[in-house]
Amino acid sequence: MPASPWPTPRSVRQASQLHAVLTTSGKIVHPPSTGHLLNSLTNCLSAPRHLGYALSLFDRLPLHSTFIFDTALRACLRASGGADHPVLLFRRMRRGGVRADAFTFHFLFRCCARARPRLCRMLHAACLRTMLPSAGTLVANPLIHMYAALGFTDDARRAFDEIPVKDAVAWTTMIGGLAKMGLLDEARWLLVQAPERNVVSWTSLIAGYSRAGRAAEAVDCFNSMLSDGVAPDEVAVVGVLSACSRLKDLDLGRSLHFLIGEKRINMSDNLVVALIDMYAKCGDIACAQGIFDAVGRGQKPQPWNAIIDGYCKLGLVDVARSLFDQMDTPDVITFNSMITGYIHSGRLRDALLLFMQMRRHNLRADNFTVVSLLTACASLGALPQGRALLASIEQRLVEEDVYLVTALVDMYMKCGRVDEATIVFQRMGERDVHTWSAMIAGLAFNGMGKVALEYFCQMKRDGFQPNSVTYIAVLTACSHSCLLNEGRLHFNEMRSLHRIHPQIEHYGCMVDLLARSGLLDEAMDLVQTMPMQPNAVIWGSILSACRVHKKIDLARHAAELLLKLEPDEDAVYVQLYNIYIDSRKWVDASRIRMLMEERGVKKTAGYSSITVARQVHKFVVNDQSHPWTFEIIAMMEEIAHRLKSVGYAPITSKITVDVDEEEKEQALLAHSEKMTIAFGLISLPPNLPIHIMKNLRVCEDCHSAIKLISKLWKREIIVRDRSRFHHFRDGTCSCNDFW
DNA sequence: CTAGGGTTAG
Repeated sequence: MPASPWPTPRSVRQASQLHAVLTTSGKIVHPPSTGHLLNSLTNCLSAPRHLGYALSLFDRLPLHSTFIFDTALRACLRASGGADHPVLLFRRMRRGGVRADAFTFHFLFRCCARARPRLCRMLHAACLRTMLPSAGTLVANPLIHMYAALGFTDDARRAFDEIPVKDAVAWTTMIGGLAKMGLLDEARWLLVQAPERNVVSWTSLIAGYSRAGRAAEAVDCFNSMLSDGVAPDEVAVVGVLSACSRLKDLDLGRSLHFLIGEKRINMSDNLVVALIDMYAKCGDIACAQGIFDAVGRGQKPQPWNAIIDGYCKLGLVDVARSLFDQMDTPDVITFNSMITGYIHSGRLRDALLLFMQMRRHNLRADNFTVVSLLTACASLGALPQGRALLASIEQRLVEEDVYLVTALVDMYMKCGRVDEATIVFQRMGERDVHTWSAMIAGLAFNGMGKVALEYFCQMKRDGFQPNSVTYIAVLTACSHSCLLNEGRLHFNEMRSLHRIHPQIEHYGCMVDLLARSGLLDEAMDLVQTMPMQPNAVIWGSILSACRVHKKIDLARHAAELLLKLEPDEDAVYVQLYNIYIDSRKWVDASRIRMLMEERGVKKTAGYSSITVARQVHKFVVNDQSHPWTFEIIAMMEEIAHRLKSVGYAPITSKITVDVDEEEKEQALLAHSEKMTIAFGLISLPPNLPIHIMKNLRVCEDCHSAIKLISKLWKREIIVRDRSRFHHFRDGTCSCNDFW
């Protein structure tokens, strides 16, 4: 090609100016000028939005040589505009009889690294048919990359092995592909075999270990690299910093920070982000703030995001918010971090307000936003709002992914919709260990322990390795459904088969299961042999079981320890008080009362709440403050009447106040959960389940009464209290105990 | 003209 008489544009804007000059001077019809324009425009492309312009220039050219096609393909690659245009270009090339060369396939394979597998294989076949020497690194390296990106590591490996003379990039591409797939041992082995170990190979391995949660090995890798004499660069340091923040190793982080100065590594934005993130996650927020103040307050949102997320993770959302308010151009990540921060601090209203504010910044919610909000809906039991979010998936505003669908399963489960959660789960394409765990946990706390265990079996049959979270779900299933033998089996298997060390949560489930089954001695043996100090959950399980199984001495012991851990927890005093009353130890009981008064512990009032038309209604016992009190009382009378007509006798035996039987019945009827359900019955459409929340445990009488209400009114009723999830339907409850 | 990393979610 002859040297162009025109200047070379360095931006899209300059290219379009040259375009205008060419058009007005009539030179646009001159193919070499247009070719020059297309070529230099291609060098300026970095986002899909100008790809159409480049391709329109291509269409204007009368003659399409191999070089021009290759340039158009290069434009597609630079603009990262997907695989559709490249494939069309390739078809036109073949129809026009234009010969493809090595560059053609080089660009095609790179464009198609995220395309459908069938298409990729067809392109590979087309390449083989051209009789080009396809094992040269110019073609083979992108081919390895494409197969590795698809997850077809065997095909990638075959392409790699067929290269007669491999260059450094071939080795690095192969090692990087294996590392990205999580095949870290293979990647490491290849690195050892490679003629040259460069920074790029080491970095992909470091990042691979870090992503796989093997952060210690990532750091080892970094050290091996240094002792191998390979100088770290900015990218390598970013990788090892992220491993460091996972390890929460502040000393290591500081030494890496020092290394950056020592080796004069360029302080890029990414490095600033990684440093701020590392200091924040390692617990030195002051240092993170220092770096941010020194270099992070530029125009770019990334360093702001890192420090804002750091404050959110510490629970200091208001500090995070004040930084947020100082920003000029927050991006989606800023909003997501702030929204998640609010949600984790229970400030759902603030989260929602920010979500609505996103529109004003012309930002669209993405998967992260939707997942966070789904989690909020799950913890609120806000099914209608959760469904509204689902609509955003159906309208293709966000792409379905594993996180999203798992959050959806979790949301349905926490709202008591086991059937809908199951449908979502069955329909989803990709599952991982979190999805299975969410499903098993959901079935467990909806009282379907047996089904949960069936899912656990299927999970293992499908080849998924359960992790410690999965086992918390499995053991919860056993304890909530009193599956003693299964619980023992899985507790043993998690150690022997999967080499997972039980954490306090696992012991908690086992102690609960044994205690509920009346095996309090065995439960206590477990408590004494476990390698950590028992926490309040464990003593709580023991104490509750003592009431049912009438073990006063053990109850006293458990309560004593529990009160050391949580001296202000009124429920403990009440529990022990009730145990003494049950066994007619009046003196001991009154001592507890005195103790509470001495220590100034007040019994927190029980309350229940329900969300109707996006408004939360809260009731305490005998509540008269609601504007609909009149209707509610009428409905409660109706409930009392209907319960009585089917022979229901209120369970008054647990009431220890010295009043007559009728007063006891009256008191029970005025319990907040019954009032809330009465309000739900009159205010919610009949097809909706009644979903209420309670801050304390549901009492025995309410539990039995609600069972009957669900049958008499043919309504699903879901009650979440502080430790159980009760799903009432047609006279039964998913949770057949209430202590 | 090729290869590696990164703040937000279940």
